[in-house]
Amino acid sequence: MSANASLSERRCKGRPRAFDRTLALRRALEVFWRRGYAPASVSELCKVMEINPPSLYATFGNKASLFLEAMNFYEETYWKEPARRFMADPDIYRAVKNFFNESAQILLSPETPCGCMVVLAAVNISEEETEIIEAVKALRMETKQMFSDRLRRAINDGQIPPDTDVPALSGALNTMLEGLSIQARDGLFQSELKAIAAHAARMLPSPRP
Amino acid sequence: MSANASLSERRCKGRPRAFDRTLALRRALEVFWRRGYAPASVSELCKVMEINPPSLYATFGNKASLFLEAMNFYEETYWKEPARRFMADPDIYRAVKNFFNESAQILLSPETPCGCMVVLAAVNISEEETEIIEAVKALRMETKQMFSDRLRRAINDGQIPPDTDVPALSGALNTMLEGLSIQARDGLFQSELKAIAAHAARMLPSPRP
DNA sequence: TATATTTTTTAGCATATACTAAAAATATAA
DNA sequence: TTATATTTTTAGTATATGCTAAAAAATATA
Repeated sequence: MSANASLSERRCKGRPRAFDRTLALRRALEVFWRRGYAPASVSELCKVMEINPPSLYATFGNKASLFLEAMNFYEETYWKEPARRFMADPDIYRAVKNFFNESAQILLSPETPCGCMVVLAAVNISEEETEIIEAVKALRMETKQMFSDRLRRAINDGQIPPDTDVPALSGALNTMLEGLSIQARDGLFQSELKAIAAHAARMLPSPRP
Repeated sequence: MSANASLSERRCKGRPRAFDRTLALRRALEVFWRRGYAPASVSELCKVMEINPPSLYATFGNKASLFLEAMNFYEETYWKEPARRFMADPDIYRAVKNFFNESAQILLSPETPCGCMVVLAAVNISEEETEIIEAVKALRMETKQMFSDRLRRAINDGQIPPDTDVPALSGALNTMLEGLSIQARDGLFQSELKAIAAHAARMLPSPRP
């Protein structure tokens, strides 16, 4: 139809794909984000992606692999940069404060005001979907590890006491971050969510004199 | 069969119920708690309750009303007393510390180590189930209100500054509490969960001199 | 033009789900 | 004993879900 070939996909033999793969993935992402994995039916996904089931399965494998690809897309698009800034900021207090403020913004972004996909989309999923369960859990653990790494550096930099309980504190920051997703789902305003998120930094040890 | 008549239900005409209503409700509660509302199929519920679908529907109405009744049972059984103690403790710091410690214990109780039913069971539910969505949300709001009420009393008692941002702080405590459910689902040990939960009290303003 | 290759469209399949009609079973009341 | 009321058992129904076979359509290459 139109010249929508992605750069990395050379035109080849056979009937050309009639839809933009990346755009379709982005639309699938929105459905999974808003509704969660299980309630996002293949039928609804197809409607939103404007393709038929056989195209979905030929292009993305199945519902589960489509979800996994959408989730990676989500991470890259929304969280990569905030996480990079968090690790780059030399001041731990400012880093935490800014990261949680940005997080509140993402969780209640106007297009998709529905919390974090990694936290919420695979809750109450069938126990058989082990691949998805493991994948979202791994991403959550990555975030916790990020907090942990950053706190250890803060200890090395003399910004927080060396006897800080890093596993507990990084776990607590992670708990706040994940809890914010539920608040977002419960319909808080972004101003309220930011005021709450600001309290995360209060769990850090008080600055050394 | 056996004398299992609940005290409040007088024996009447007709074939007597062959199962204990309260026991069946408790078993349904466990299924909803562990698996969530949607993945808990009527078929599985019936198996665990040891009854057939018609008995379930005659006794509890339908899946949704069974869930609502189970959730109220859950609240009464697990959270009523901790909440009462939280409100009764005259010291806000100790109240928060104890409440979050008890919460960690409930969320990872040996029988059902799967977070809070009110927080998790109705995530990713079909949007048509408005009654359930509203009910779980209302219960979450009640907890937040409890935090709010207790903090205002702490202000009146001169335990925390009068300019404390009560909505934000109660929201932050609520966020920690709800976030703990996700940690519980991710398989933390109770010792880890308690160490994390202890950080909630750090968000309170420092005690007045 | 003819052939090979890939995608799209159409029309479904098998399974699981929430729920129920109908009849058999078991109690009380007359 | 007979009639009435309630529950249980059996055997389903209608619908939605994830997924797919088969044929038609659209491109590149020989």
